[in-house]
Amino acid sequence: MARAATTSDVFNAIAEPQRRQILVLLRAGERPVTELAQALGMTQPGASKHLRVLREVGLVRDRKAGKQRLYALDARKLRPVHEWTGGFEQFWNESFDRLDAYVQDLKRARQEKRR
Amino acid sequence: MARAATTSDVFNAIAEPQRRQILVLLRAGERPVTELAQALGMTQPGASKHLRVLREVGLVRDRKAGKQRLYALDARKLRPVHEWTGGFEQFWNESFDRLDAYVQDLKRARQEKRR
DNA sequence: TTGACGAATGCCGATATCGGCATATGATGC
DNA sequence: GCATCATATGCCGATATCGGCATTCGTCAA
Repeated sequence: MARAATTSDVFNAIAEPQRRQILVLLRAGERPVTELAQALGMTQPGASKHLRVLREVGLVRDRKAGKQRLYALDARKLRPVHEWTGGFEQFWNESFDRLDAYVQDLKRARQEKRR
Repeated sequence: MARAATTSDVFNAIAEPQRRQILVLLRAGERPVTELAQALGMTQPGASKHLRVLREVGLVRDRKAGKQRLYALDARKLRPVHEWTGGFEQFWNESFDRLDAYVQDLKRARQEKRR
């Protein structure tokens, strides 16, 4: 098996720097493909492909507007990522991290002896 | 060019479900490789490889302890991810999202006319 | 219908990924 | 030294990725 498919996995979808850039741009509102491509210095097919990935994981929506197709941000799927990383917030302070690890090690050593 | 290297990129490092699991396990404190491998139902070489990636991006530290090598969480590099996703917090409420897009579209239409 | 424009798709090449297996490296104790 | 346990590394195969290019599809206007 190789790497998990980027589709249907938000973590993978935002692993690509260009795709993150697209999401950032879309915070300012709907944008057509060409405008995104130009803003990020990439080709139109390139932008379309990244947008497809983002659409398939539900991070963007698209709607037809005449000849154009406007892409809009749908950030709800970003929330789980925010919450997952938030679960590590208490470990960001390194000294606390070290302390916690130390405490846990004591606990484990005690359990080991008990068996 | 192919996908950006997972090394030196935290977003890519946590794109792998098994690596995320490892980080979760390490919240409880230091663990040797074998214990992680067993807990996640993967082979020892498999665990070692994932740990290498996590070490190279700075998400875990290791220290020798006799025959064992204990891996510990270093969650500081997770903070940028948390903050990046947090930048989309105001868009999680979908109705607000739609409203904002609408407002931005009006702005753009006005600017377009002005040129 | 034809032409022009915007966007999506298909194919390709180079490369990276992940898992599995065997093997090497490292540290400990006898 | 030698055996043993813990871990790392190397090689492989199957597959997915990303960028580029050409092409197709879709919509609008004359």
